[in-house]
Amino acid sequence: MVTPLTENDPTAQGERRARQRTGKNGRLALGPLPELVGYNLRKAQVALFQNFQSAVAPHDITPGQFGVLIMIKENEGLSQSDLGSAVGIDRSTMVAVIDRLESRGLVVRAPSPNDRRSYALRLSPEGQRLMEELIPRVKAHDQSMVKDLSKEEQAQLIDFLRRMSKAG
Amino acid sequence: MVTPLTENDPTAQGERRARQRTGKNGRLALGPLPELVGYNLRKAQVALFQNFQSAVAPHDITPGQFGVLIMIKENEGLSQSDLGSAVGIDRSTMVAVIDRLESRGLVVRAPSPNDRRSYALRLSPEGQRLMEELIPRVKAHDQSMVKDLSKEEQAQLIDFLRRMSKAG
DNA sequence: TATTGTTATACTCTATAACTATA
DNA sequence: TATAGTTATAGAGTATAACAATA
Repeated sequence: MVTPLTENDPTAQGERRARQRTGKNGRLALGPLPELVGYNLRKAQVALFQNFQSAVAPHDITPGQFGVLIMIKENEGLSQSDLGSAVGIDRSTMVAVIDRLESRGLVVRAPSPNDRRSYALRLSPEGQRLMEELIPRVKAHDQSMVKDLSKEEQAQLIDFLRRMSKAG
Repeated sequence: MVTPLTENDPTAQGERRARQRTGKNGRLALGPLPELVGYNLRKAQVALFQNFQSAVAPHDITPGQFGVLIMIKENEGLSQSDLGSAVGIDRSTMVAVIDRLESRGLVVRAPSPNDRRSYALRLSPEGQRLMEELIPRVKAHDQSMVKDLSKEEQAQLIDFLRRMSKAG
């Protein structure tokens, strides 16, 4: 990804342009954005996403895929539709998501014992091994994102975020 | 209603899972996800995104487009490349973003006075009118997302998120 | 009739590589 | 040589509508 919002432009041209607009520090004006919770939420998530990628390298797993794998691990035998409802995506979208994980050998589409329309999803042995390696790494990554916050502040942050989700 | 998947699973694991899921609504087990900052961040952002959409309806503007429009408004005459760097997307991606906003009559690609390779972006009169209507709405929407937090907690939340972005 | 997985289709967001005009 | 905008291309993610098999 490209440089984020408040990065300096080190070129002479960039400095000239920036000076014309901001008069001083070579950054673009952001208007009301920095005061918005949504803007800061977005920036934190971009930072988290990038850090996640390097934390789970070289496994090429996204946070979304990790969530899907966790749900399958924790709810072995669930159907694609139920999984989709749980993670908030349509069942038609889930098809390609599982296609990818299955073609990588991480997830198995087993026949459902009581409903011949649906699959019983489960992790393959390789998927299980991967998750055993990934879960501690993801936890460590998550901690590293809030390493500058005290334990109390970390708990507060999660509490605030949960209250936001409810308020939505 | 879906049949509980672990209904006849005799193992301790299965029973634990079933108990976690067998509330009134059949919720699935989430494993370590609820303790992760990243998971709660993601959920808060999904809630915010949906609320944003209804807050700016019927204008069909996304948070990302709003950010681009703010940057153009606050830094009139900037180029597509500088804008891309500012919001963190590649200049090739920015082409279609501006195409859309231009075709909707919100943004103008004016010739740059000192560099014939680049455009000087600015809001059209219609874009200016839209932003005058949108900015108060977006601020109100943003406030509504944290309405259950005290002013002090809101300030703490933004502070925590900023410290996370730096830590990335 | 309703649901599950699927396909067809479409749109957004994202990137890299290569092209052109210009610097 | 380097940069700005563009195009071609690719892939992920998202959705709706319709279909066959099954409930």
